[in-house]
Amino acid sequence: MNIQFKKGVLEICVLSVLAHKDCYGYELVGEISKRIDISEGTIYPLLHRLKDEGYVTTYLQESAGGPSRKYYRLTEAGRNEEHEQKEEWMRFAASVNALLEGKNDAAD
Amino acid sequence: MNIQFKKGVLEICVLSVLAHKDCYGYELVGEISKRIDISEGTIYPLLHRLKDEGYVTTYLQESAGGPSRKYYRLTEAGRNEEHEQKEEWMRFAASVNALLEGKNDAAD
DNA sequence: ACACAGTATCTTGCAGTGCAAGGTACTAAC
DNA sequence: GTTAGTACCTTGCACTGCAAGATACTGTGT
Repeated sequence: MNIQFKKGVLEICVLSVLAHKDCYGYELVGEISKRIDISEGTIYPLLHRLKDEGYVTTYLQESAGGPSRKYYRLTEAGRNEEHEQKEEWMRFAASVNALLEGKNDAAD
Repeated sequence: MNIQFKKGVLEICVLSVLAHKDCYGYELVGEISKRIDISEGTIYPLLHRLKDEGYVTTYLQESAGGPSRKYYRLTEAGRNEEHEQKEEWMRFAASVNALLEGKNDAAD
């Protein structure tokens, strides 16, 4: 898969998954990997960015067969950001599709 | 507009416009800017990459009111690449949309 | 006891790409 | 001769995904 396509899109993907349920990092990789190839080295720095920006909070929870899990939960700011980025993605994807289909008129 | 969204997408946008007609760089900026904000500092290095990779050839043509224009024309390899990248984009966009809509089953 | 696989977190350094900023040069208009 | 528009190009920065590796806990097999 084209790596470049993912740039910036993974952030809204993570926000979107977290909008449905709290997740820990390892789980997020699994969820998103169903659709888009992604590695752990990408998710963890991204989650730390989101925390620094105030879009998520974290809490620890013990796990049955392994080390403790750090869950990530969207904040109010995170939900707003999720909403805005989702709309921006939709607009962007529509623009690209229009270009690829050769529609010259920017009106539609 | 989110800069990161554009990564890798501009290449297929350029290929797609060139698939419809030959263009010179300055013209491409205008065509694509109707849909997606883009600057000259992005287009020229990208066009040189495409030429290095053998996806386009160039020819000069005089202009009425200004310097000569360097037109870019897709090669056969360029047309194949355009086709493949277009399909990859479609698949990718569908995957992202499915993720954002919270569809958990990777089957669709 | 020991090795190994699976789970789970994290960091470092590299690579690709868009862009701001700047430079060059031609023509036309004022 | 100065400005605006067209047209080309380069340099260095910023952002982000990823490979690779480090750490550590649990359970299974030998």
